[in-house]
Amino acid sequence: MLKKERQEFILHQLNLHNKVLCADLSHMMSVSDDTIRRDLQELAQEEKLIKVHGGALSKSFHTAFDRKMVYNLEDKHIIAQKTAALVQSGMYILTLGGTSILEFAKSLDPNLNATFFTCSLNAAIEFAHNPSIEVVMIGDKVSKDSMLTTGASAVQTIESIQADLCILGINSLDTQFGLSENDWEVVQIKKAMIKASKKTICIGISEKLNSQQKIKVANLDEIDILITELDPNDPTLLPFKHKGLTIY
Amino acid sequence: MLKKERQEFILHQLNLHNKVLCADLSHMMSVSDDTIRRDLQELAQEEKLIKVHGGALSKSFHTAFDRKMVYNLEDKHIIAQKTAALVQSGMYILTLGGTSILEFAKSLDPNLNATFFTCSLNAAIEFAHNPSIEVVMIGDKVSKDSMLTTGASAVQTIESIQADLCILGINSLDTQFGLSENDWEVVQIKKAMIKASKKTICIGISEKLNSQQKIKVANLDEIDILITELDPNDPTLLPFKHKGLTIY
DNA sequence: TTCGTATTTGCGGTATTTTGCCTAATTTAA
DNA sequence: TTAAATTAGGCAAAATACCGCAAATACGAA
Repeated sequence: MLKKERQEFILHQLNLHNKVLCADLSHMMSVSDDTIRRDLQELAQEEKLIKVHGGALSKSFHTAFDRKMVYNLEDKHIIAQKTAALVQSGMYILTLGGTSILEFAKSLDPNLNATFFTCSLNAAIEFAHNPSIEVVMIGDKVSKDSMLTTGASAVQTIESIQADLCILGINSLDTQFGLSENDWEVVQIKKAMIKASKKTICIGISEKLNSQQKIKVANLDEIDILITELDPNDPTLLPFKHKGLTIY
Repeated sequence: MLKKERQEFILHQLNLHNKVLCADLSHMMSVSDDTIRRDLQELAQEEKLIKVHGGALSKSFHTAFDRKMVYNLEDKHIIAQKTAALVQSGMYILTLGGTSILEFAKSLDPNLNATFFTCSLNAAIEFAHNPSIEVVMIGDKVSKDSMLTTGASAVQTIESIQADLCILGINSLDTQFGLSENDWEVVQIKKAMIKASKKTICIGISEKLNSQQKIKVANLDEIDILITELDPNDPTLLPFKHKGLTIY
């Protein structure tokens, strides 16, 4: 059997079953594991598949996501970097979705051994791209506006977790009214997450500061750290610093 | 034997077998390897075939990969249509991921009032695009290979549901071994889903029929309906029909 | 036919590719 | 943690490809 034939066969199997194992392929085609491994390596370099320990995965699930236009991508990148620096190995972290969070997920060290619990479908997918991160999706009814799972069951699940960190995207943050949000279901989730974590971090671009929405999620004193794209000494952030928040 | 004759013969062999080996040809026509190699080189320059180390491949064979992808997409569209026709308003449906399922999700009537329970992050997002469908994400640890939530908690959640329908993508289906799969965790989920549903539908392209994988998910008698891109009367499906499956 | 020219073919020697095996290092699972 | 599986890198054998050359062959014109 010619090398190219073998490689075509591998790709075909991959399309059929989404996942192939070295051992299976070598057995099917009566060649050594080494040969298969070299084939997979080549195909991976040509970006025809994704090589993983023991075999390979179809690319379809892992690249099908067209990255949408994100506004303020530069700013969100800065935020992501600052936030990523606070995450340590072994941590249990509660989080939701939002573009800042997704950007943060992409910025994480590929060797970070942390466990992320999330209600956001998109965040779960993004975190799962990191090979060493463990992702737990918190289940419940999917809220279509936000692509979050919300409801009593999700809240209950969150209550059963003792996390080190809770990282929330800011919708609106105000020195007086605190963290607020418009969707009642989402508010319940965020409240539960804050309660279940030792520390709460709010991240978001500074535009979202000093604005209010209908429903309060938390008072300022329930939030420990605030991360924006601004320099920590920027005057915009001074009121929040005075209220006791740590600024990064 | 003339050069032209030889080259005709080579192309003929290529049409018959989709591949030729240098060594075989030189032996068959009693000429040196070099001569054959030069022939193949010429024919490759005329784009009549694809030269590879050790021989050559038919051009149609090589392009078959791209074409197959398109064909498969069409096939999956057919499958999606047939499957969508079986879903009725008010139903509770358990399902997972896979490309056929995603295609099915896109084909659903925007006015369909059904509730989908799923362990697949991608499927949840796809179903959620439909305005009138209610989506429940079943939570647990995210398995990165398949982008599915798997584990005891997910199984437990599924057990607490009484669904009308369970729609599973076929990984491998065989008249003897039944429905099989390679990932142990995913098998547990599928088993639970089948048990929790009144009816089980398996969907997938016919290529996946008559193949086996490592772990059995279900015997054929646990499956009610089989949907492929083929006509229900296609002889390929006859053995399954005889085993009592309803074919669409 | 016969000759001269162009093409084709086979061969020897040398690269290059492919493959399997080996060992050490890494990763995974229990 | 240990034990098993998987991987990486080096190596050697076999097969295949490439190069140049000389002999053989085909072909057209005289």
